[in-house]
Amino acid sequence: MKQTIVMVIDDEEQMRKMIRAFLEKDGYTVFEATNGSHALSLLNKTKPHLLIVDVMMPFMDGFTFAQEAKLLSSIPLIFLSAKGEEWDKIHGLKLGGDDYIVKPFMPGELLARIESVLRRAYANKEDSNVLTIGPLLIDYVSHQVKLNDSPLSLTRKEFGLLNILAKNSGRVYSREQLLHLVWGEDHKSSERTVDTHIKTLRLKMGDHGNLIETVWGIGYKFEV
Amino acid sequence: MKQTIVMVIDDEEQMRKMIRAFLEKDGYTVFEATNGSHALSLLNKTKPHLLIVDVMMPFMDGFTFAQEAKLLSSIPLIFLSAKGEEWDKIHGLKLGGDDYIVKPFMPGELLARIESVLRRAYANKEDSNVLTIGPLLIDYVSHQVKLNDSPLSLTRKEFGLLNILAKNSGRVYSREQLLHLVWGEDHKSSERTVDTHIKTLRLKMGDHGNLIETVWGIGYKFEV
DNA sequence: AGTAATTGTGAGCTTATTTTGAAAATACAG
DNA sequence: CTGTATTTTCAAAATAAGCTCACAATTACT
Repeated sequence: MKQTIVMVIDDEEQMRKMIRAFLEKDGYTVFEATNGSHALSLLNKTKPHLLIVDVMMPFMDGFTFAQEAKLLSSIPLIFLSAKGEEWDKIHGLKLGGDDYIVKPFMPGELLARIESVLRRAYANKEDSNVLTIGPLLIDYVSHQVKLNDSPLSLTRKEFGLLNILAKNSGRVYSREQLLHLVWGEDHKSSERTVDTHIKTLRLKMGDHGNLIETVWGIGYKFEV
Repeated sequence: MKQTIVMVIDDEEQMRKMIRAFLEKDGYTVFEATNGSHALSLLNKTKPHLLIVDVMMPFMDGFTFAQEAKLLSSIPLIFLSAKGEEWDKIHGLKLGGDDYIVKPFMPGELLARIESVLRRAYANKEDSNVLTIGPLLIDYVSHQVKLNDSPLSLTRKEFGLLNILAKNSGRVYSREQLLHLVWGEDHKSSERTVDTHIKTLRLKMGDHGNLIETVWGIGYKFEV
């Protein structure tokens, strides 16, 4: 996830600020709302990926807000409450809350639950097994490589080689290192073999073959 | 969901019995396992919709089990633990647990969390009795497969193989993984066996046999 | 138990990939 | 510019992986 947007809805300023601090330290973008109706009106503008809602709020309580919000969107939602009573937990989860945190909580718990909820909610949309770098896209799950959306058909060694180089783009690897990493500890192949695979890789990458650069006297590197 | 199956994995008999009692009263079907490896071997046979796993167990702890289980399936999982420490929570949620309950808990909380997790996990899936992908239709209830509306008569292993591949279309599986998933943990068959079944599958699928692709050096995948 | 259907195996065959070595091309240093 | 070191290229040879098939073993059905 590039830039995850979280909306915090709580009437207590101190709590909002605290959560904002935790989240921003971890790279999230945070919007605040002081009450439910304010939050509802912001939904469309800010398009958050996650809502964190205090249960106890004046005017519109967290549960009512959750009901409304679920009608408008399918944004995942975490309840926040000082009341640890069981009834609230059940009520919250049944209304479509995706998780429930009892105040006071530790920063780590908040972050872990946020991650967990986001992972679940965006599980199918998010390609967590994909590496994109420049025009290149490497999908480990389907074992496919795409260059500007057109698929490249690579053999195993080619795939491994490109993978190492692209994953650590900018870093130079000697042929020996590449043999070690792609072929294995006990490789017995000559360094010429690497050259040949680099050649076919460049060939298959066509115009973009120059993404793999030769570092004279040292080895190869991937550079965007 | 017709009949929801829950597998409870805990070494303490008392805890298992208690959870079983709660759940059965609410209409769930419950299987028990006393340890992680036992549970893993039961997964294929019992096909639970949800796993409830104690973190502290002899031989294979809950986290290790969760890791293994997530490789084999996407069954949602709730951790159960007496240890309320933050580290455990984070660890559990990061390993793909869908929720976390601290013992002792109240029956109502357990049920609410179970419902919540199940609702999330099976929210987007349709009736979940039928899988359609490309020209293929797999009906789990009648154990029937149709290709462009004309029925395919598949044997059990063929069905299992096609099912895994189609359900996770795009994903490459090694022969070993397929043996593991379709034949079971304790398979003793050679990898050639997979080849043979793939062959007959392709044969039966006629023109669409190429839906199952060979990924050279890796295994097979289903690709539309 | 007897029969049919399904599943498993291994060996030969086919095909794709990998390796190699030597010649040609290129880069660098002085 | 020249000589040397390094890289690139190529096609043939070696290797590895996949496919097929006939038949053996197992399982399911009556």
